[in-house]
Amino acid sequence: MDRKKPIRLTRFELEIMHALWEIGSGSVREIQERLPEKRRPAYTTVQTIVRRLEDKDAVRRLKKIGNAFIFEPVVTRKSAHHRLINELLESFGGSARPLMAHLAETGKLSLEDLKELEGMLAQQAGDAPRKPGPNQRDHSENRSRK
Amino acid sequence: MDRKKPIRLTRFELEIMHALWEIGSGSVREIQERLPEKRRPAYTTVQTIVRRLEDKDAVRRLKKIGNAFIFEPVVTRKSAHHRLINELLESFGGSARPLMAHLAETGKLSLEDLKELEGMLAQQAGDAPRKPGPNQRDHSENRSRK
DNA sequence: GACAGTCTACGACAGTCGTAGTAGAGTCAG
DNA sequence: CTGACTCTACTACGACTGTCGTAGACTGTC
Repeated sequence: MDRKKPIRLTRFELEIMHALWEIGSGSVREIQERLPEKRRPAYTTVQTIVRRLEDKDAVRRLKKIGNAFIFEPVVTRKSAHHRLINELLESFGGSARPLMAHLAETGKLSLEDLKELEGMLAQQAGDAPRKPGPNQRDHSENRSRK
Repeated sequence: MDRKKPIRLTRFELEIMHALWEIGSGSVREIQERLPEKRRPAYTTVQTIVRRLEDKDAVRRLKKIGNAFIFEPVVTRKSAHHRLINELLESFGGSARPLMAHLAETGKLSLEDLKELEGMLAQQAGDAPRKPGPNQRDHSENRSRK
């Protein structure tokens, strides 16, 4: 079934997906109208991208209304983000540290954010009785091998 | 002077840069040999990428040894990473939260990491004595704004 | 100085991306 | 039914990417 598809979205495809994730499902027209007014591409451009997204199995036709197709995302926002983040991490050696440091430096990260994260981690440790050894963080890129 | 050049590196170019950052400077041959054995491209492929990096002003010829050029990075690892991260952040609305959440979920982030980050943030707050109200996170305009 | 080996300069090529135009099918108000 | 509109399907195209091959310049060694 459901083969391993390392669906890779380009920047623009991602923008289209964002629009679609936001509205849940919609026609090409609706998608286009959700794009920021500045830099809004021609209708047919959006159409082309949607078609390519279909080819990549990132969206699918849900139904037809009038003579227009209504599309819905197949890929979830979450999984798309995961892929992006993992690629980024790979880019600098799999460690999250430089990334975090950057966020902290540029003020994208507040103390509150950190507190909350800590909460999440603590909870996770509870949920997953996974015997967190003192230096346990290299269980990373296991599966997800394409 | 040094114009605003939003140097954009592709995935593979980035790999070359990583090799170069690691060795500081080196010839095409040396760069190629630093690439992971699996998936190591032909010499001329590396050469082509290096040439393109030159065109983009991401590397430059430092000197010549024998008949080979020695290249060195112009773009720093840090600035390249910053760019990548910023692009990623843009992709999901500029907020670091989803990113953090992902890292926490996938175990890429340890409590220790968080502690350390907190330390950094606290220190920063100290540098900028700005009465941290409960909702204060707009202290972004530190230097390093290009 | 002649050779073998190493590099560089250039060119090529197919695949992907962003961008969009055109032709023709489908739909809806009269 | 018919004309005006809207959509879809298809095609195009130039820039960018990953991948190399070839020709000729350079270098170091007998």
